[in-house]
Amino acid sequence: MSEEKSLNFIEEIIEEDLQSGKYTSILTRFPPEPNGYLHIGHAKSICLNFGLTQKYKGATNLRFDDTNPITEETEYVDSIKEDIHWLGFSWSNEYYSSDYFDQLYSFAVKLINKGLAYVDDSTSEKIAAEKGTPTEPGKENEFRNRSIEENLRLFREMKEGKYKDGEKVLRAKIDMAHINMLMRDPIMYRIKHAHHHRTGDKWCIYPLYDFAHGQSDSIEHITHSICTLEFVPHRALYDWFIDKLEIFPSRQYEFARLNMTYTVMSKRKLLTLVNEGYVAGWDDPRMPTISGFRRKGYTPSSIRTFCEKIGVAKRDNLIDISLLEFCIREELNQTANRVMAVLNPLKLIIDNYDENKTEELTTENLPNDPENTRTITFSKDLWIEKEDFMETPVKKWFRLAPGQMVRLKSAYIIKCESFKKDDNGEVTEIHATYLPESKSHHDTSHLKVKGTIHWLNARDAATAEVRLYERLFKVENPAAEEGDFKEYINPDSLKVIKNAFIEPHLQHAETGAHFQFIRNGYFCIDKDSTPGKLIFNRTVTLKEGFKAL
RNA sequence: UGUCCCAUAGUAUAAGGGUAGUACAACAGAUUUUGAUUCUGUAUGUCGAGGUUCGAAUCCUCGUGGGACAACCA
Repeated sequence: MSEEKSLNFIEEIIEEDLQSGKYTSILTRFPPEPNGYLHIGHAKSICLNFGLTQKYKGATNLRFDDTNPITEETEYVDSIKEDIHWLGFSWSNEYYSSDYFDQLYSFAVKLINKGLAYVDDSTSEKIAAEKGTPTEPGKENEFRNRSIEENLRLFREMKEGKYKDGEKVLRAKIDMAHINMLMRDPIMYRIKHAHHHRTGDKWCIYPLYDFAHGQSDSIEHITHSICTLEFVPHRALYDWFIDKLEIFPSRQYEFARLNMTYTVMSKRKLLTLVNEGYVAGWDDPRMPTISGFRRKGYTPSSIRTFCEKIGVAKRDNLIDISLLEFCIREELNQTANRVMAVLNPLKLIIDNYDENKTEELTTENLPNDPENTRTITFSKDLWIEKEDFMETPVKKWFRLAPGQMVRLKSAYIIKCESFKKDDNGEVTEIHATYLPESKSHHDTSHLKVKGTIHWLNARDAATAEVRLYERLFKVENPAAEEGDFKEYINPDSLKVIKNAFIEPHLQHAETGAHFQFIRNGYFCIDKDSTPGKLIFNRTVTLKEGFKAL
């Protein structure tokens, strides 16, 4: 309690409600529509809704907003539940808006009886035309003043399947001239002869969002119904239905959704990326989906930390993806075992090392824990990274170059004596000599070298496929660019290295395990791995402090 | 053109009438058997104009800028 942490505006509202005695505990809900996979923006909402009821006394329901049978599927329901659990949250109740279809139907009848709803036979085009524009009022039509009895009969017949899709709708009778277009007799029910993933063929009329969401909140006695800014204009309607129905007064509060640089967040666009094959699926590590980040190697806590750091407010935002990257690096730096992997191999031969000798060396798994070690092997034939040799070094080059010395991590200091090139001028082989007295932990050479590079014993290194991911888009904010967002997709967002070299013991590591490939970044084992073929995904690069070019 | 929402370093987010702070990013230096980590430091900000006040990022007015709203989507 000593540390005063500032509250976001929703926490302030909740503390007021608790202090005033309006509520003694709070109830929130996370209300996804099961028509796609959850993304990092949903993670923000999940952390907010569940975080609030962890912080204050309360509970959070998971409610699937499944009022549109056309787009919703069970596959999505399952993935959503998995993602929420993975993030580390548990819901008190699992509900579906479709659980309330009977009750919603009787709510509608109640409004008809109060003279506050009517059946409209108009086409959708006519209804749209009569709605007016933001600056011009709408027009009332001939169906608006049907008798209560007729409305009751017609609505019942709609439910009974007497009419075809689009033939009739049920509308709230509010005010066709209202300044808020959503209040111009909004549609409550439409006819859809479609199979619903939960209610099957029981219904052929389905409520729209505005006549389902607030009512569902109210039925569950949600105290704080938190949603994103685009629903601000809906709040008037939300309150109107609650008022006229005389039901529990849930209240809606709106915050700004998350946007992140170099990606898109709209479900429609993410679906396009999946359907048109720009990525391999919803859980492709390039996707900003929760399952994508999971597969890429992000941890639940890193995502929660991120959501904590970005804050909650009402202004539109575009969060720098480097903040997310910071969160995962910060965690993995503490927890991921260091190993050596050579992604772009170059042969290194130690000319003065015994041809028949294989030496065992000790190296640490975590830099801050010198006791925690493993054994690696060293021989005359090694692999190093192509990038660690430069024939004509640039200024401040600390790595290998003709005549230059470096330390091989946890092994010896070596000096580059010569190198070979092929016909294309590609360097193919480096020859070096080592200093026996410079062995790590037993160094009596008193030599100081600027650079340390990683390496692998070519005689026992294993191979693996390594997938390097870059940002999915070339521009910071694809959604704000002109034209089709697909034009801004980064064509080099995935680079596959088929035959990288890794330490042999990694072959026994488990799917999902996290490692730092020293000087290369953080990697995890992809689920596509098979016993004979390991696949690593790059979670994130290391922070790059030196740019050679 | 109407209504609503919003405006603080590059990006986010605090300060709720009394010292403009924090994080990420950037840059510089130190340390380093990862050019990582760690440490130290630097630069950059209250959209504008009026008003209220001893005092305004904060309250008021008017501008300006950005966003949302005319789906039988959510």
